[in-house]
Amino acid sequence: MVAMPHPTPHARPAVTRDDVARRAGVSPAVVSYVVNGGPRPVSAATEAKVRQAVKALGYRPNSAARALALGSSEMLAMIVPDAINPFYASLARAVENAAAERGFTLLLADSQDSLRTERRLIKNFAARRVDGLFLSSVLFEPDLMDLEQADIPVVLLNHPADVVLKGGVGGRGANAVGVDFQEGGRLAVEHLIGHGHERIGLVMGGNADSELDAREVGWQQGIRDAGLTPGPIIRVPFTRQGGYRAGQELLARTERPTAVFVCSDQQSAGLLCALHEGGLRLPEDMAVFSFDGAPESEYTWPRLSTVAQPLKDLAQGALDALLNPKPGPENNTKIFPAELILRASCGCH
Amino acid sequence: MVAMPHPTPHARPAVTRDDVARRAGVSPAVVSYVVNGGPRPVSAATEAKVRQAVKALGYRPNSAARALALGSSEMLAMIVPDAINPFYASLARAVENAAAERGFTLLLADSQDSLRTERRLIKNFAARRVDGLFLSSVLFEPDLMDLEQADIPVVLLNHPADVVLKGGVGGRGANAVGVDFQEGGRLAVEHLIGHGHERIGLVMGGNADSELDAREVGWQQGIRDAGLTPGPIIRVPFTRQGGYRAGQELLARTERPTAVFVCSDQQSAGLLCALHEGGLRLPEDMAVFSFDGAPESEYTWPRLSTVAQPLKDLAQGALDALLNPKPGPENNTKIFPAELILRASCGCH
DNA sequence: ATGAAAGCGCTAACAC
DNA sequence: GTGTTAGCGCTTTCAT
Repeated sequence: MVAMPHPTPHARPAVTRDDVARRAGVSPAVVSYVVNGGPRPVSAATEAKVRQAVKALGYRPNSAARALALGSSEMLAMIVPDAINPFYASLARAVENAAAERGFTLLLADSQDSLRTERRLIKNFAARRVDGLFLSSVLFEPDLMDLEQADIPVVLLNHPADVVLKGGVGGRGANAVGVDFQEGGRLAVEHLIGHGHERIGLVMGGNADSELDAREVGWQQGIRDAGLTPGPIIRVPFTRQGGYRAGQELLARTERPTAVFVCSDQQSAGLLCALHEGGLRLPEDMAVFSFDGAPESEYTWPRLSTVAQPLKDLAQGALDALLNPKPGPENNTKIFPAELILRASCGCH
Repeated sequence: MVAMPHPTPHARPAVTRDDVARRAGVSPAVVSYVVNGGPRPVSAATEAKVRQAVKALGYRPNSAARALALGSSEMLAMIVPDAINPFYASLARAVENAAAERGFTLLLADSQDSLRTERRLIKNFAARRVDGLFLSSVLFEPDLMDLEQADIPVVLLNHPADVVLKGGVGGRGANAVGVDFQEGGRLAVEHLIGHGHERIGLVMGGNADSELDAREVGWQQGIRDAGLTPGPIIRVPFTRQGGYRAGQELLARTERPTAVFVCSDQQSAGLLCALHEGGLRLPEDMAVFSFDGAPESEYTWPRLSTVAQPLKDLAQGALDALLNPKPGPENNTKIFPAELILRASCGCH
């Protein structure tokens, strides 16, 4: 059981709208009109008086009261599976900026790759009546019940499953915004093949029984298209730690691939470390193509070539999907193209 | 000017406490008593009826209403200067977990190293009547006016200036929690000296006119204590990019130090990249001691030796300082010791 | 153009 | 043990 917070009633009582009204010699309603710029017009003289009283008293509207009256908290929420991952942190920043432009405060939360935490956060946000939620879920089929009950719109952000992006999730089908993982994977592999590689491995997250990640499909497709046979697949968690283990496994193999496509920049960081420790020269002994385009990919050694996700587009698209949902049931998915960033780890430069 | 959000009144009206009361055949107050576990006792039979109604209707209390009645939002806020920096992301996670244990929701915001954004966020949080704020400010003297006016307690988290930590900020002196930057710097330098280095440079953030960072003081102290003369000081932003530039500067020098103390892991990442590109062998040609203990420091090449900040202690200490402030004016600062993590970049292993 | 007043959903003091 | 009710501070309709 969780201890309840100890509400500290504020000693110095806050300045309320009525105080302002009194001081300005007008009615409380007028103060609202001035502060909100509507819905009724106010004479210039009155407005000036009010503004002055506001400033003199240091009045700031109580947003709990506003939320209660309005039925809207003017807050959007976002849940990411790992806020320490610079990619998600960057994505969150992009979304926050987009939201701020529209006057919304973004509540950022970190499910820490835990289903239980994700559930707790969703319940919490539902209770707080956020106006919408961006969800990068841990799960292929996240539990959206609480949100549906509270009638809170959701946008699935960057969901790895192609299935979901194409179908929709939950009863009424959530909106989804993502990037074309499959094409991104394909392009990366195609590029590696262009460097002359014929045996290309894959470092992937999750484990075999979960649904197919589109990046894996793209990897396979790129290889098949070139008439080659797929290299080894190594499944490790989407962490630096996981990537490190993948690197060790790669080193231990007898028939080592000459290149790998790694499905996240974090894994790549760990992988590079392991490969260096194994004495490999990079990219000569092993070329690496990464995925995400997180800021950390720019200053690794060697610098990572990576499939960059267009964060701004993603953020704008997600906000748009949340605020102006398309009526049709099928139109609710947006997929943006990924873009290759060519640096040293693949053999360029 | 910022566009106002378009409040979307929810089509499906939410289930309220009165609905539950009606359904359970009790009074609204009793529903509160059950849901909140008080303040008045309720018979077991009634409680069962209420719980059932709650479940049947899918009732969740409206926290805006609760906040209004209570005068407390049960939210704490935290502002970090750069949420993409894994160190701050880790710190935020530690704080979030500590807050969740006590029943608070943490609102995490990212000032993106911008004074204007920091101000906007503070105003926003003040308006939302958060119950407290953790602030890792961009500034040496952050503007706490709005918070004082709203009577919201603040804890300065990890403020770089020793001055502030010792003195207190703002009118009534904010609480501050941090780690002993000076001693951390001294220990790092001492360790490098133990490896035989006699010419040790410093990569520091900010520029000369800002107040002295305690890490710099510690670096100097360590060098002086050993009877050596300080190596070059390079001032670049606290970013990977900045570290990269520092590395380039180091490469360009004629009398290059044999070791550097770098004041953040992010800078170290960039620095390593530049040094590799310059053809240096690490740590043989240049030893590096870093600062922060962020997760990224573990998988760089070579792995970074670093001064780790005790995140859990910091988080617990900050929460404690916020929730149970000490009465005295001088007791409001807590400083935790830093700890060395020895890996390869300093010459160990 | 301005004022009065009815909620928004909840908490908790007060009555029974 | 349970019901009644007066706010919490704001938005907005309706009257003036």
